[in-house]
Amino acid sequence: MRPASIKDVANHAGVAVGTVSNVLNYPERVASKTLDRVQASIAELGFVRNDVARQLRAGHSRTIGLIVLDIGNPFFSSLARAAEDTAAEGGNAVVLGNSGHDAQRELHYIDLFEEQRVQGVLISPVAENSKRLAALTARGTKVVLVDSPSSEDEFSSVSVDDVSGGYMATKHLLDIGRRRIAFVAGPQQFHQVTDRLSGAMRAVAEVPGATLEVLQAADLTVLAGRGVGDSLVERERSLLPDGLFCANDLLALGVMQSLTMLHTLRIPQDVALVGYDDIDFAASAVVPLTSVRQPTTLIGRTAIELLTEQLESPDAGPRSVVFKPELVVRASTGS
Amino acid sequence: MRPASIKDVANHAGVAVGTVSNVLNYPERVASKTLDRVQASIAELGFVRNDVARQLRAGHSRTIGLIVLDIGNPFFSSLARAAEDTAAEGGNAVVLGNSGHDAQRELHYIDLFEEQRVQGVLISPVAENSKRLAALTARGTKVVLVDSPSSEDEFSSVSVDDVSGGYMATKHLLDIGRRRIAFVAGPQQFHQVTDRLSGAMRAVAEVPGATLEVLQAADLTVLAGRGVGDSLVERERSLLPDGLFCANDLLALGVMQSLTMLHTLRIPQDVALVGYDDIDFAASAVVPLTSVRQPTTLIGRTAIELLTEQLESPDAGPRSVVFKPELVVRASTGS
DNA sequence: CCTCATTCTTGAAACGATTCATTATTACGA
DNA sequence: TCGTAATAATGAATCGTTTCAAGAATGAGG
Repeated sequence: MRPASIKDVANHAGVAVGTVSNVLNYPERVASKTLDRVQASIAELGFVRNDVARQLRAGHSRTIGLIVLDIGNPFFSSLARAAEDTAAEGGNAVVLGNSGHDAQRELHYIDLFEEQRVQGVLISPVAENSKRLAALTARGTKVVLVDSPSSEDEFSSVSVDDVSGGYMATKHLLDIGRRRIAFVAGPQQFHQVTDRLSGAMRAVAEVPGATLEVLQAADLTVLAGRGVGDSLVERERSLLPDGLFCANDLLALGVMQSLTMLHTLRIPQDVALVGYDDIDFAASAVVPLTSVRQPTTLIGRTAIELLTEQLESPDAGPRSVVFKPELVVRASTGS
Repeated sequence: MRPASIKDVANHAGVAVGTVSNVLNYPERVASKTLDRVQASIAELGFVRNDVARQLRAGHSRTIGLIVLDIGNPFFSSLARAAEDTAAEGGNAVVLGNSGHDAQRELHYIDLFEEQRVQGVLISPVAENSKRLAALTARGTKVVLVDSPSSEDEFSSVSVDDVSGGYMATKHLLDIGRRRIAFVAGPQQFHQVTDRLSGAMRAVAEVPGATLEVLQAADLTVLAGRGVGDSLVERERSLLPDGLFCANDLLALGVMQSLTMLHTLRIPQDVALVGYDDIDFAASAVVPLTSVRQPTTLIGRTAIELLTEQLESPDAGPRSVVFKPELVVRASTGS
């Protein structure tokens, strides 16, 4: 059966549709006797306001789109939760899209969100696709880049200084005496990967005699990390790095899984290990993992706030917030 | 600037609105010359179809609501991803709501989704709130319970046999010779907790001399698990359980974190540990965790399929799918 | 009982798309 | 050239709200 409309309620209560609308939106304008009667009708008919029609009339929705690279990564699920909580405070809902690092799917979600006329889009972009995003903003949908700086300050953005994070992680390895450093990289098109790498390079350059090797992982996942670990175990001992910095915690946990499973290399004695993100599970790993912590909750909250800011004062230019990461030392670097 | 509407396109191309609509929906009905002209106008004006208006006319949306208990829990994020992927195959989008085990927030999302006229709602309910959900279905919004059986077969549901999972986990502890079993429970109102407990009780009852103690955790999180672990460490040795079954992996990892941090109790020698869910991180824990695996991807996919089923044949009754869990043995029970 | 001010209520217009009965155009054979 | 059939294009009606100018009802004061 078709759900009850405002018209049905009006008929049932013997008033005009405008009155029912007032009951819903401006109850103080309605005489209390009428109010009661209309509310009784609403209850009796089980009327639920059709938000689609409301949105059409209002010209905008109460939803915000969020596109993340990998919702299975605790970094993003934590971020998503924070964004959702913050949005809920303002009466908005968050629609989640998972691009899975796939530019095609990312585009698909951007299209979808634009058709749905979301208030704005928070996006952790696969690769900077400014043209599509610029078109979005040009048509009135606000955009905030998350975990990704805006190259030309074209959009508002919330990010963490990955270069400095990479520097901190590598400096720490050097500080505890490691000299043969290896960086476990994910695909090079991820700026998170290249930024962290360039931080690592800077740290290594400061210490004479230190070397940096780059190991390529196919992906930023536990599984890909295990692959890298397996290949390390097969190496001749003298060719092994003694300090390993992984582009994220999932990779680090994978590497750790592989090294400890085969019991040939000890962490941190043979290889010291540093991850990135400090996900909850880093602390309870086989060997508790030293990691670079990112303020996920703060990132999510700030992203929504920047969006709200843009909605409230559309003329203000884009604003970028950059957080500093923080090194958390644990047993994997021999605390 | 107001985004271009179908009317603007029609004016620009010198055709009627109906023709533009045909270009969008039935291009084969339009003469190729007109088609080109309209498409050129669409491109030039940057027209993007307003899905809100389309939905209003169509009477239904292309979105599905998903309400989970805790998106930070990998069990749910994995489930969400599977649901999203499956929905995308059918051209639908998933809107995510995180209730955080809060009945109030759950209700809020149900209301929101009903107002948005989602096609259906997948929900992992905080506590069975059948009345509200029944009202939903009565008004045409389909409901599928996820990770929760429907008590009266009132709704379609996808669940995993938690009683049998609890039995398997506990039986395994008994099989390796443990007799003083403890179950680390979360809040008792979660049926997942009570079902797993009753499975544990059944297993213990089968073995003469075995005992079962219930330890209460405040929450199903790593942090709460750590609290339980801390209190265990303080106990007199003779009063300690030798087999610990935790209501989920997060709790188990928390307990593990606490026990191994203080180095007073060894896993599995002093205490064997079993978790539940087999999240990705269970395998890479301090001591790789024995756990009961749930087929998250399958659950998510099936939930969407059950929903689709209901949408396509509205008269068919609700259908319930129950999956069997699977024990994955690792070092925490001394493989 | 009338007037005027105040408080409520009304109902048509608008939001932007889709639908479909109607009308216009084209193509073709006679 | 005309008639007919097939193909295209039209535009009003519709979906369920909100808005707002205008009208109706009420109440106070004289």
